[in-house]
Amino acid sequence: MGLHPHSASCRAREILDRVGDKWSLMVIAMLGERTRRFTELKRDIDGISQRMLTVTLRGLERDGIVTRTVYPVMPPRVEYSLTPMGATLMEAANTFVAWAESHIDAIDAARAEYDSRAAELEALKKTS
Amino acid sequence: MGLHPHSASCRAREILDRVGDKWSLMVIAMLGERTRRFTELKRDIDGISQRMLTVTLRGLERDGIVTRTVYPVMPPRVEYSLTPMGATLMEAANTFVAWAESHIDAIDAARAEYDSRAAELEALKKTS
DNA sequence: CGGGATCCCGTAGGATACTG
DNA sequence: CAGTATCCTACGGGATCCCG
Repeated sequence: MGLHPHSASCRAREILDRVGDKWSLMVIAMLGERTRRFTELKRDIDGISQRMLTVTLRGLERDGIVTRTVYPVMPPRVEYSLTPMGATLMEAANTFVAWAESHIDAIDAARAEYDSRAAELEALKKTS
Repeated sequence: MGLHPHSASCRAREILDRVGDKWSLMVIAMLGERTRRFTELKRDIDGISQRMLTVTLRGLERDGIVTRTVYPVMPPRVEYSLTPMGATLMEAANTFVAWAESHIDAIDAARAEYDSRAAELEALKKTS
């Protein structure tokens, strides 16, 4: 199985759409360490808004990746954690993150070279 | 290494932003099979526009994931293929795709249960 | 054939205010 | 504390036309 064109895109894309958005992986990473409360996540995930944290958590909960536990007290206390499936997703994501970390330098280099080459071509156009 | 919150998101997110968009993985999958020409990709990737194919290929080329080879003939002939780094990226992506394929049923089930439960709660509100 | 240049729209997602 | 409800904008991405 794997990334052959017609299975890869069709269903796997849905999953990528869920987990590949701006915040999901970050939330999963935080919950991979330990169970956390809403405000705790909001504080520790730099730049996320209440709205997006809620939306992200709801989506992950709906897909069975995180659990939401409400304690009926005042003030409210809600805890989030990874499901077993969520934990396996995190491991799968780790493979990708590892790839990214070990190739980030090569990518930066490729970008720099591409950009300088593009700038060169731009300079040539003015000469002609 | 891996998906711990503060290394994972910061740089790995950039990579995810490149490869997690609507078309990149699909293009990589196609080029993973073999070298292809622009029009060939456009024909085989269902629903992609010229513009997005161009934009996607440029981005992947810039990051050193695909190579672009121009043959100076009329009519023009341009071939795209994966770089060695692109090939390793495809393998890393395969891990994720494999996860998605083996959990898609569980996710569908989780969604169905979540939705029916939500509908139930909705019904209760009308009673009260 | 393989694009570049424009125009245009839907939506992801930020800011802010309110609530049980 | 843990959300929900609105409003609003930036931008991803489609459609279309043109060009070497």
